[in-house]
Amino acid sequence: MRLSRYFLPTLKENPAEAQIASHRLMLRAGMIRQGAAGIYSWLPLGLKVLKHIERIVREEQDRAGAQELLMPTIQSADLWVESGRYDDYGKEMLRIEDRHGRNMLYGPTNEEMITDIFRREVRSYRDLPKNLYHIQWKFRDEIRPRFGVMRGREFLMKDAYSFDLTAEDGRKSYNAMFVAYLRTFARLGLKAIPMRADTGPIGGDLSHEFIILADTGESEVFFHKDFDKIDPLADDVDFTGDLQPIVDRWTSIYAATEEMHDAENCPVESADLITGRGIEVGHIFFFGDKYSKPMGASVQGPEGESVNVQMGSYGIGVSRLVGGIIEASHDENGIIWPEAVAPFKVGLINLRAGDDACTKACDDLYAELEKAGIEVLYDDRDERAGAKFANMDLIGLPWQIAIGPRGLEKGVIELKNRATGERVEVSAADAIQKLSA
RNA sequence: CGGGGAGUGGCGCAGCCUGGUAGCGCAUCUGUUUUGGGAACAGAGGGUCGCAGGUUCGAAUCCUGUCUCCCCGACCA
Repeated sequence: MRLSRYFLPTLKENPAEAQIASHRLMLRAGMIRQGAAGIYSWLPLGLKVLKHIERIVREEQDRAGAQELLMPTIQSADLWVESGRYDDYGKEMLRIEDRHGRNMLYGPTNEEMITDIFRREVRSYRDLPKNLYHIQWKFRDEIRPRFGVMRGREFLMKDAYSFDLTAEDGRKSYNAMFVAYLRTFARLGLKAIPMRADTGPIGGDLSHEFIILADTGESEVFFHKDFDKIDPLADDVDFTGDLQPIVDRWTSIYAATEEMHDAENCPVESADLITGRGIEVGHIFFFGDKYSKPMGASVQGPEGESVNVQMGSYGIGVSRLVGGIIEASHDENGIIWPEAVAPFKVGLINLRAGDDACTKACDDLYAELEKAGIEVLYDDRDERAGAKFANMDLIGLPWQIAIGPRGLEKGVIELKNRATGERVEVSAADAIQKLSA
């Protein structure tokens, strides 16, 4: 993509309304613009990142055996009356009335709707287990939205729902999501730690929060240093096999949020305890028949008896992750994207747009990079070098290539790593080879 | 919802106390000189001063109401 044609409205100064790093940087890098409190438009650069995260989340859900569907954003109030949550949910739920006076709502979550879909179609235990998910916009009318997309009112969430005949089987479904989450966050370039969680309004007796570490995170977390020793991506996971050992390995290491941590009775020696800050990006629950019972979601068991299915639900804050990743990965100059989610892999800078030889060298390399399937943002604008460098640092592409007359005389271009700041002079061919690896 | 703060060209702000018809920096457009880490000079365009009432000869400025946004607290992917 040529920057001269791209819609990328970057800001040199910090907008007054943004306080935290991710919010400031997302506005400055031209990723989002605010529509109303907690509601944002996603501009091209921001949308690209959102889609990349979505893709990784989807791939890991599919790998773990979940199946994607898509439910609407607007729901009928009827189902919520049935589950008893229409009154319980309170003002956080955005209630709407249609032209016929029917009570509707903008879905804050989808337990009721998925349970309804399930109960209409599934009759036999032979159809179990099932795990259905979608990636859809939600709305929760937060009392106080803040921190940009980290706590917006409208947000993109992946929510999966598992259905099993027995609690024991439900535990297996839970484990599959547990492991899928570990893999997902690791692929996003994040260090995520599962922590036993309060089950909150969704209810149930088994629940974990997945917290990513970021210095600017909103809550304090405590965990054993042994988490550094395990890599979720080290082994290939067989999701059809027994995942309990993997789950046990992770849950046996101490980790607690501020609320759950008791400094007096902490089982970890202080030398081994790491204190950090974190952001919740995922939450999984097993809640048995909490919804299947009141809503009559049952199947016929092997003995011909009617059994309420055992359910779990599993959320990942997809849009929140965009902010979360930035919180975990930025410096004073801007964003530092992990390669897996970067909007472009490399930024190509023409240091002297008015120079024919320089422009030709840039155009050629741009064409070759595109041909090699490498996503490149080519700054072909007639701007000064300094402005281009600053802009590239701000939007945080993992690699930068700078081409100028000075280097061309020597037959070299400059390749810079955004994360380390390391700069090397290489030939154009070497740069392509390095970026293709 | 309780407490605090702010709405003035696209962005960041000054002006308000002490009313006299709006200014600075950045950005934008034109031209010239420049060109390897947010250039210089010259010129230009762009503002219902959040909105609605009121006071006044006259309101960005004073009064009343209202809307919106931000920050702190309780809640959440």
